[in-house]
Amino acid sequence: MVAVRVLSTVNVNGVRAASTKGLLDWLAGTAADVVCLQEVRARPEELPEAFRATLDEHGWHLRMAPSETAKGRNGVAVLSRAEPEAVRVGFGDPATDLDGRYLEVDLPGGVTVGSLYLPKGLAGTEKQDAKDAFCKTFGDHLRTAFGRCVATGREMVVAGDWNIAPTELDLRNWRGNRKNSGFLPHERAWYAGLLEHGWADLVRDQHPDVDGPYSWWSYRGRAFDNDVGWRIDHLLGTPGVAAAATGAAVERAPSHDRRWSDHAPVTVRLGEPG
Amino acid sequence: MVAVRVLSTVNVNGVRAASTKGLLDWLAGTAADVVCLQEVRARPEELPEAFRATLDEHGWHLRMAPSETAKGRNGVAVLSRAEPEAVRVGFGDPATDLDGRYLEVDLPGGVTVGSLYLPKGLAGTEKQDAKDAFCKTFGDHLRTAFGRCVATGREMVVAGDWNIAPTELDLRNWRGNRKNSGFLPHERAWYAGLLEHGWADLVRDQHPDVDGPYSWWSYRGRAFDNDVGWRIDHLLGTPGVAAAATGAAVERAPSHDRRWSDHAPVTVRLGEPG
DNA sequence: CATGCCAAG
DNA sequence: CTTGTCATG
Repeated sequence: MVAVRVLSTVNVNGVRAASTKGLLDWLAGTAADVVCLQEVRARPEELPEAFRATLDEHGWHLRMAPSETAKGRNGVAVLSRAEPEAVRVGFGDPATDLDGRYLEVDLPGGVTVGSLYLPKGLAGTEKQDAKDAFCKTFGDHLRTAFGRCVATGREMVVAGDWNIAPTELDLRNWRGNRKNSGFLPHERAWYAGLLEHGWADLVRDQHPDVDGPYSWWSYRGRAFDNDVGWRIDHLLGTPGVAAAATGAAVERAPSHDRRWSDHAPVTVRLGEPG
Repeated sequence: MVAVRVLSTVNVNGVRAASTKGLLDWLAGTAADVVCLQEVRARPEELPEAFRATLDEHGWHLRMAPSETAKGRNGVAVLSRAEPEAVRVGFGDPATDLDGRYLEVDLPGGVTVGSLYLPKGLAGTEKQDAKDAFCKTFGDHLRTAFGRCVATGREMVVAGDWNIAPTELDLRNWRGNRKNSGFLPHERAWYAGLLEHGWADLVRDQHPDVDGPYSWWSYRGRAFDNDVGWRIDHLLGTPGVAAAATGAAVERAPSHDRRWSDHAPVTVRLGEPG
């Protein structure tokens, strides 16, 4: 039994733009108790008034970690119905803690939720090196956190845009992407290592042996219409969370068939419906 | 008698944006024989397909002088029902000829039309120096051209965004703008000198002793709704043109009450209506 | 093909 | 406040 029933994660690709296109309707209508946001791309004082109003009206608490290093970039947040008991920005990595890529909140009932925006890479460049370095230190954090959860009986979910498609099931054209960042062998191995360590991929566990469900489609071409997507938005959970999971879904067109981001919300249910 | 009957000028503030907002409807509906455009902000190959289609459908010839020095900036053009007999980019000033600020076409029937986008200044800065320098050399060109028209019997109209409000009648808050570029004493003196030389302000001649009609309103605040505008878009004509002028108007909301630029089209009629 | 930044208007 | 650029995704 976990104190949170429904968790969602979505990369909004700019909360200001998304708020004009349907994010607010989605926030008003979702049954989630916790929503992790990525690519907020705004400081607290830059949030649209209508966004703040929607949060107030629907009883959301907002905690955010904007980028302090590049304005209008990155930025993660956690919305929760319950007020967080503790908030941590970053994961103790001086190289990335101020980049708006990770935020962790402790919620009432012994659940910790992390919102992650893992760097995008470009194979063979310094950007890939930075992504790999992030994975290394973040992997250390995840292992430490996992051990602490096991020791204390706490449960934890790390949700966000991982920028990694873990297997051939997780992107439409895997053959053509074997040399592209997001599907590089060492990236998949890193992700697989997390699962071997005990973390559960809550969406894949609910949908084994099927293509997708994808959560990101390029804005270019007709990628969305043709469902040429990638499953790169993941919720990883501790064993207690995994045991409680009873459903997972991607909302391809989240708000009255309108798209308001190049990513779609990914939602996991814990416990029985109702 | 002049071979052109209706001339318009309008600063479109980006032909790509304007084409999505109502410029095309206006072009399809206008009775003008010649339209001078400023701030086209596109190279020929960047023109929207729908813009080109509208020109084709309604029998417009297009001649343009994009900026070769800063992409996405400036750019003037002339649309004419008749095919131009000659086209000249710039006015023989190496400092500005490639900036997309002046284009001159000779039309059948002995009429020359110039489309002008005079630089915007900022009082007390190098930008003002550049504007003043442009005025000096452009003034020389206008005097030379005027003399040639007188000598040959040719008529001429120079239409565009002059970025100068000539008198206290030509902007809403003239007292507060005496130290601002566009209403500086030496700019007004320069403009007055053109009229003394024989050029006619075709719009002011049709509407003497009244405030406005303004042709530009800032996008900031509620300038348009409150008609806090400037008359900075002018058509200057040779005496034969001035004698033929029978009407002038600014189309505040040019296309079904929609605005598609911060400037409005300014139109002059030569000869009797019909 | 979107985002927000920026310089420019 | 809006344009088009640019770097980024």
